[in-house]
Formats: sequence, structure tokens, C-alpha cells
Amino acid sequence: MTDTAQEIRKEASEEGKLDYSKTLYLPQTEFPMRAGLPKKEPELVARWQEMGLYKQLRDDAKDRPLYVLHDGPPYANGNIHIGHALNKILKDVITRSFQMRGYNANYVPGWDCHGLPIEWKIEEQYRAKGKNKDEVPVNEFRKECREFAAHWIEVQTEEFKRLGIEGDFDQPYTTMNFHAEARIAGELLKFAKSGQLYRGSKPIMWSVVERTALAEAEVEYQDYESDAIWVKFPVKAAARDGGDASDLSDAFVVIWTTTPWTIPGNRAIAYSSRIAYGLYEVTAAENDFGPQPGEKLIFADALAEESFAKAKLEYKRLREVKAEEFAGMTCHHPLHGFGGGYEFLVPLLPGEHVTDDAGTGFVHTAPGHGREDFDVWMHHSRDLEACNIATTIPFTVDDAGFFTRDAPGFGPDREGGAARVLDDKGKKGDANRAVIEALIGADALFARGRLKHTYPHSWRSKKPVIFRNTPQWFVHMDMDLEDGTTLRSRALKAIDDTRFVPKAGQTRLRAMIEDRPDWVLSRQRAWGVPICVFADEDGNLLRDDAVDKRILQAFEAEGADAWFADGAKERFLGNEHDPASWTQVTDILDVWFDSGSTHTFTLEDRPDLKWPADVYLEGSDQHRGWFHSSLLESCGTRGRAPYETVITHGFTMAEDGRKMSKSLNNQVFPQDVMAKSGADILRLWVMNTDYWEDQRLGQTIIQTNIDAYRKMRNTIRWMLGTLTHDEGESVEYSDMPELEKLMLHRLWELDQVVRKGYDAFDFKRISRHLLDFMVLELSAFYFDVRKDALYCDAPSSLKRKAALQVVHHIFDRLVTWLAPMLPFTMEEAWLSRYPDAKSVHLEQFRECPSEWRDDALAAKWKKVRTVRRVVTGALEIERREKRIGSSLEAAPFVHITDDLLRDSIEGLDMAEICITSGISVSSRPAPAGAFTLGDVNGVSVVPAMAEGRKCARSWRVTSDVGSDPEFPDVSARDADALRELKSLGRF
RNA sequence: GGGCUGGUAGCUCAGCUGGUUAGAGCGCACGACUGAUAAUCGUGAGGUCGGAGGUUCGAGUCCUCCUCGGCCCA
Repeated sequence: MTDTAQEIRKEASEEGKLDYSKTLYLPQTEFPMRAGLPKKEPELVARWQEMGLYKQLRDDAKDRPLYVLHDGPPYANGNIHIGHALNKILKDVITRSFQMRGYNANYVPGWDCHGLPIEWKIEEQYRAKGKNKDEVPVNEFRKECREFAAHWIEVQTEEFKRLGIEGDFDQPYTTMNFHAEARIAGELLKFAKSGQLYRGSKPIMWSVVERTALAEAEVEYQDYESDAIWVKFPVKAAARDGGDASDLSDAFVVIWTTTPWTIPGNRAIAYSSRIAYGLYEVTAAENDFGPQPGEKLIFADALAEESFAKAKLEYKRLREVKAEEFAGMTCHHPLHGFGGGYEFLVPLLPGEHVTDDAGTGFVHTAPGHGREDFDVWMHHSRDLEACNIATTIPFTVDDAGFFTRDAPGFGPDREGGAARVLDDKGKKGDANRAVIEALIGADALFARGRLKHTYPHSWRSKKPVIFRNTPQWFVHMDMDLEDGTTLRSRALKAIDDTRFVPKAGQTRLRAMIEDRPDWVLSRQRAWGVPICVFADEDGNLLRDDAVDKRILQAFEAEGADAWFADGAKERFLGNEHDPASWTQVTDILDVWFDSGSTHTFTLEDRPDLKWPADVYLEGSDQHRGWFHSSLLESCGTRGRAPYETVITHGFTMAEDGRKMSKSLNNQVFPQDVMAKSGADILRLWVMNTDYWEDQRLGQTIIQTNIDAYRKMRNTIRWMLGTLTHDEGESVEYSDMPELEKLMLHRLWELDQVVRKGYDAFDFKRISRHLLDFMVLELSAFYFDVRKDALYCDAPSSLKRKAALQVVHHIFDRLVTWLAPMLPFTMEEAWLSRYPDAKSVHLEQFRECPSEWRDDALAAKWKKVRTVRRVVTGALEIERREKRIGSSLEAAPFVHITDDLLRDSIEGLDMAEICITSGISVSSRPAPAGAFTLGDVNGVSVVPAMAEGRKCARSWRVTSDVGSDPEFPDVSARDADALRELKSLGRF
């Protein structure tokens, strides 16, 4: 006899009555109802760390097929925000779910380390110390950038681990480790070697004062007074072939600009098909300089009056000019012949950016001095070349703001030397004046004035900046490659060959690739992998494998800093090449090229990964970013995408669906959620949301997930309590009651849902089905019904043993299925049930034998539950009328006139299923006034009280209470159970 | 302005190729139990399916426009 048994006896003798609760198999568990996740989760992180879970996962799965989700690298410059949390949680659920389904799902996290934002931070630190970036040796600056990135990698690593992310955090990949830098450089050299890399040019924002390129974010807009001029372009040919002799052929097209110094760079005039134009003639002139009566000019109708007024002219409108007439038209440059240059044709080009809000309706287009000018020019480059118009963009202004030889008459060839746009202090130079004088001399000036407007200024020096054509390194999108394809065609093919989840990603990426311009790789910056090539004056690349080899070996050993070290040029060129005839390029690579190359040094080079990756997963903004650059890089060097599947997620919005922002104070920080509620709550939110679209997050939504979490946790807790009494006795499937078979059938069905759900990355479908199952079928039905047998039945009861076994099956499956989603809670539950186990994360999803599937049984029990609904509905009336409290006080009459419904309950203990003490079923029609449900025909219930006494042990009201003299206050079933327990010494 | 995309009960989601009074869970209200107890069970109230037109015998589901929102460009 056990101590407990003695205690029970003792208490019983004292009170003269047994406390039967001690004789029941009530749930017992240490698994707490309240999770305390903020405290518990870090303990589990430490446990996994100590046991080396990552390594064990790899060892366990070493013979299984590899499944690789390649991590898109976050930028190493700050704490993680909600977007990082969403992203990493999704990735973690994917790798864990594949790991638990027969794969070796290795996850190697990575970081993007180079680039502008980190440079800014370091520069900011410099300024705080009164230091100037330009006075610091490049490699010292780069070293500080490296240390900065390393610091944030450490911080983010801890934050990701705290989220429950499992991966190789001891050996992540970074774009700045030496091997990565060498490989990135190597990839660039592949583009160079295959001829895909070329030197072109592009206007960029340039600060003359600082002699540096500026990014859009480094510019601020301030008020500024500019010189405005209206310039006449004589029409050369009304059609590009020169054959037309219309009334436009002796007219002028007039443009307006606030940057006269860009006139030498003019190469085209843009017009819009949405604007109404007219041909005008001057009828009277106030001045004897400038336009004179008889001159014909073309303007946008909306701007003609204002323009003529400005030039103090009277005019008449001759006729409408349709936009179509401009197609193919060419003009002379207004300075043609000046300084021996400007003899080229100036074509008119259609441009979407042209408006008739200000100016003349024609936009002076200097492709070297404006982004839109450049885009329009490049967009038409093929057409223009076909008409023998050279599309080379002149470098009219140098880095100090002086005109060059590309601006004949204004550069070094000018009397008195080159004119200057801005001086060293940022003040206007003499360039505008020189240009205006030349225009006057050429009788090309229509009018002039001044304009106050906002103009970009450097945020450091607060001085105006200019758009200036600068040599840049590009990759051809449309160059014919050796195999008859182009980079663009390869990329489009690769998009077709890739699975996109959701599908819209494919459309979006394709649209971008279809009309993107050539890929600009160069940045005039310091912190990055250099474009490690040598070029001659014309931009031709030095091609020498030996040089390349020296470069890559040096990078491998010393990092890319080697490129910037003293003597690097001579070192890499070696003895075979004359340093004087080659320029060492000092631009660095666009960071998108870095991250676009992660597949090479991570997937290809690590023996524990593979190329291509099974899946890439990032936010939808990465169609322009990582998905895009990885695709181009890989197609350019390997001919296909580095991924088989691309998954995208939306962005996290505040609760009202708007963007989270500091100013609106509606941000949610993952650190806060973890500290207050736990990482599993955040993870559950991710699981319940439609991540393919934008998601919302806020207090209400967090609370909804906390509630759902509690329900799941309590259901699992009850199973753990009940399974405390599981002694592992097995019951043959064929011997099981129908109710148990029904639950096994449901497990079989759920197994399908779960596996298909994970395959489709459709997590909300899984979590929805599992939560509904727990709430509707377990808590509210199966467990409720089976409590009587599980708590009260004798140890030998087959029903009890079968139920225990089924609960065991349910537990193992639910916990493993949910483990990828809620790794902390499921680990806690698993270890509570199996104290000697290492980790639930080393488990596989359990098989559900096809024997369990029984569709007929499920259909039958659907009807059973229909009948049950009518019974519980009737009992609710009784309860409301205070005739009963517990359903065990009732023993209703059920009249079933529907044959199918009656057949479904044939042979079943409906009292047990309805949790009443008794039930009488008849096929006779019910008397008037019987309870029915509107949506159930053929079932009526007449309530009745159960007859007999209440069993002190099971609380059922039966007529056999007291039939056993040994236990006079319990029913016969309970008396038998007590006797059996007694004989086993259980009490 | 362009490309892609979304708006179904307080919250999160189902609603397949158009077909009966639009569903679920949670929350809420009310009730029961007191042997899952800061739990559990039951019942109920919540929706002009963003708005307006149109196609159709019939539209949350198809078309057009509008509106609000998101990502990426300009």
C-alpha cells in the first residue's frame, strides 16, 4: 500500500467518507498554466546553446537530402525591427518544418556589411571628434567601418537567437570577410573577362566644394537664385531624313533652363504628346536685339504669352503644331560653330517628364546634367545611333567645376582659361556669363531672367551641388553573349523557371527586368569591395589572368583593403605592364553586387550547403533588391537563377493599416513584445497572419494572439496532465471505440493539412486548422466526453487505455507539428512529457498510418454531432430555467424521425457522448413543444431529470448507486473501479 | 504619374471555376460547472463583403470608375 493510499484511508476514516477525488485519474502536471515566456525562453535558448542543438541537428540529418533556404543578409547597422523579426521567423519556420520532415535543412545566417549607411555613421563619429574623413587614410577608415559592422552583427545575432531562430550563428556568412571580398571581386572579374563590364558614364550629384559624389540622401534643398534663359534652337530638318520643307523648317524651338552652363552639354530637346503646341510669329519687338519681327517660334500654347511678354515681344499664332510633327525633327545646337564645335544634330525626343507648367513646353536635354535627361537620352540611344547621331555623353565639367575640352570655346581652349560653374567656396563662377554671352553672340538668346527656387545643396558644406557626367562601370543588359542570349533574356528565362510564392512576385520581377537599363556597378565611395580593374584612357580593360590572380590571392589573404594599400598598382600590375599606361579604378562596387554574390561564397563554397538554393525569402521590396541583383549576377556568370523558389512577404503596418512611424508613435518593437509577452507570441502572430500581403500589428492584435496562445497551451497542459497516467499500454486499432477511431481519422486528415501547408509555406492554414481542432474537437468535444472514462474508469478499462493512447498520439503530433512555429513552448511541453528527451526539435513529424483514415466513420460522426447539438441545445434551456446545472443531472428523451441520423447513433452510448447521466432514444415523433433546432430536421428533445442518486465519485446520477455494499455512495461502475484500484494497492 | 498589390463581423482569417438566409476561431454579453479553475463547457449578439455603376435569371466572387492603404520606381 502506498503512502497516498494510506492518506486517503486516513482522511476517509476521519470524515467518515472517502474523498474520491484522490481515487480518480485527474490530470497532474508541472507544466504551468501561465507560461512566463519572457523568463522561460532565455533559459531554453541557453539550453540549446549548451547542448549544441545546431550541431546535433546537422549530425542527425547528415544522410538526409539537403534543403537550403539561403538567407538574405540584413544590414549590420542597428537593432532589429519588426520587419527583421517577421523575416527571420518565417525563415526559421521553413527550415524547422523541413528539418522535421526528412530533410537536412541547414540555415546559415548572413550579414550585408559594406555601404553608405555605415560610412555615414563613422563619418558622424569623426565629426563629433572634430576629425575630417578626407584626412584619414582610406584603410584606416575602412577598418573602422569593419569594426562597426562587426559590432552590430554581434548584437543582431543575440536578438535573432532570442527570437528562437536556429541556425549556424557561430559561422555565419558576411560580405566583409576576406574570402567573401575575394569572391565578390572574382565575380566582378568574370563580368570583366566576358566583356559584359564596360565603362560608360552617367550624371551624378557632385559637390565641387568637397570634390565628392553625393547620394540623394546627402542632399538638402535650399532656396537659391538661378540665372534663367530662354534659348532658340533653329530647326534643321523637320524630319530626321532632312527631306521635309514644311513651314517649320525656318522656325525655332525655344527651351528654358535655369542652368545656362549646361547648354554646351545639350544634346536633345524633349517634348510631350500631352501638350498643345503652336507656331508663333513675332510681330513687333521693343528691343533691337533679340528676336525680331518675322521670326517664327514654337511654344507650348499654355506658355507662349508669358514667354513673349518676358522677351517684350508682340506675336501672333500662325497655327497649331501637333506633337507628331516633332517626331523625327532635328535642330542645330544654338552654339553651332562656336569654338569650332556643336556641329551635331539636336533631335527632338518624346519625354513623359515634360509639362507645360513652366518654361516653354520643351525641355533642354543635357544627358550629362540631369537624371531625366540621361534617361530620355539612353532610352532612345538605339534609334539615335541608327540615324548616325552619336550618343556618347560629353564630360563638359570636371571635378573642380571647370569646363573641359568637351565644351568647346569654354574649356582650356578659351581665352583666359576654362570657365567655371562653381568655385572652391561654392560661389557661382563665370560659366553662366560665358555661355550667355556666346548665345547672344550667336543670336540664340530669346530672353533672360532670374529665378528663386529650391536647389540641391550638400548637407555637409551647405553649398550648391551640380549634376555632372562621371565615368561609371556598367554591365550590359542586351549585349549578345556567346550562347546567343543576353543577360536580360537569360534573366527573363530564369524568372519563368522559378516558383514564386505568391505568384505576383513573378509578374513584378519580370516587369522590372524587362525594362531596366544597364546595371551601374560603380559607386564613388570608400567602404566596399573595389572595382578591381585597370583601364586605359579610353576605358578599355586590362585583361591578364595573372594580374587577376594576384588581386584575388591578395584579397583572400588581406581583404579588399589590399587594393587601397600603398603600392597596390605596381604590385598587381607586376613587371609585365607599365603603370603609366593604366589607371587603377578606385570606385567601389554597388552593395547590391555584394549581396547579389552571396550565393557564390555561401552556397557554392560551403560544403554544408548547395547551389542553387531551394528558396530565397524576403520582403517584397527585394524585387528591386536582392532577388534582382542575385538573379542578374547569377545569370551573368552561371546562366541561371541561384534559387528554385522565391517567397515574398509584405510589410508590417500599424493597427490602422498605415505605416509604422516614429512620429505617429505606433511602432511595435520586437524587443518589447519579447520582454512583455514572449517570442512565441510574436511567432504566433506571424503564423496567424497573411504574410504574403501587408500585415498589421498592434496591442489588440497582440492580445488576440495571447488569447489564442493560452487556449493552445491549456489544451496541451490538459493532455500532459492526463498522460501522467499513461503507462504505455497499447490497444489494437481494431479494438478501439469508434470515438477513438474518429480522432485518429482526424489526425490522419490533419497530417495531410500540415504537410501540404508546410509545402506551400501556408502557415496560417496550418495554425488555423490546428487551433480549430484543439478548440472545437478536443477541448469542447473529445476531452469533455472522455473525461469520465479517463478520470473514473478502472485501470483495466479498455476504453480508458484506448483514450490514453489516442491522447498520446494527439500530443506527439500536435507538439511536433507546432514545434517549428512555437519552438519554445513546444520544447517545454515535450520535455515535460519526456524528461529524458534531448529536444523536440530533434524529432520528426509522426507518421499517421493510412489505417487511421476512415471517411465513412467521419461522415457518420458528423451526424452524431448534429444530434448532440440538439441535445445540448435542449439542456441549455433547462439550465437557463434553473432546472439543471450540470448536464449530468439530465437524462433527456431524444426523438429521431430522420432515418440517416437515427442510424448514425445506432449502438452508441449517447448519454456518454452528450455528457448526460442517461438518454432515451426513440423513433416516434416527439410530442408538441419538444425542443428542436432550426437547421436540424427530424430530431427533437424532451428534457427530463436523471433518475437515481448522484454518484459521489463520478457525479453521474444513476439508479445503481448503492448497489455495491462495500461502496454505498457510488455507482456500480465506480465501485468496480475502486475495488480494482484497491486490489492494486492504489488506495 | 507608372509597375505590382490589397480593403469580408472589435481582432485574425475561410469563402474553389459567380448559385439557397456570408462562415470559423478569438474577443464581447449572458449562463453553467467548480475534479483543465486567473481554467473548462454552453448560448447569444456582432457584417449594406471599402464606395458607385455595369454584365447576369443570379455577384463577396466577373467588368469599369472612384476611394483608402502598401511596396518599388518616377
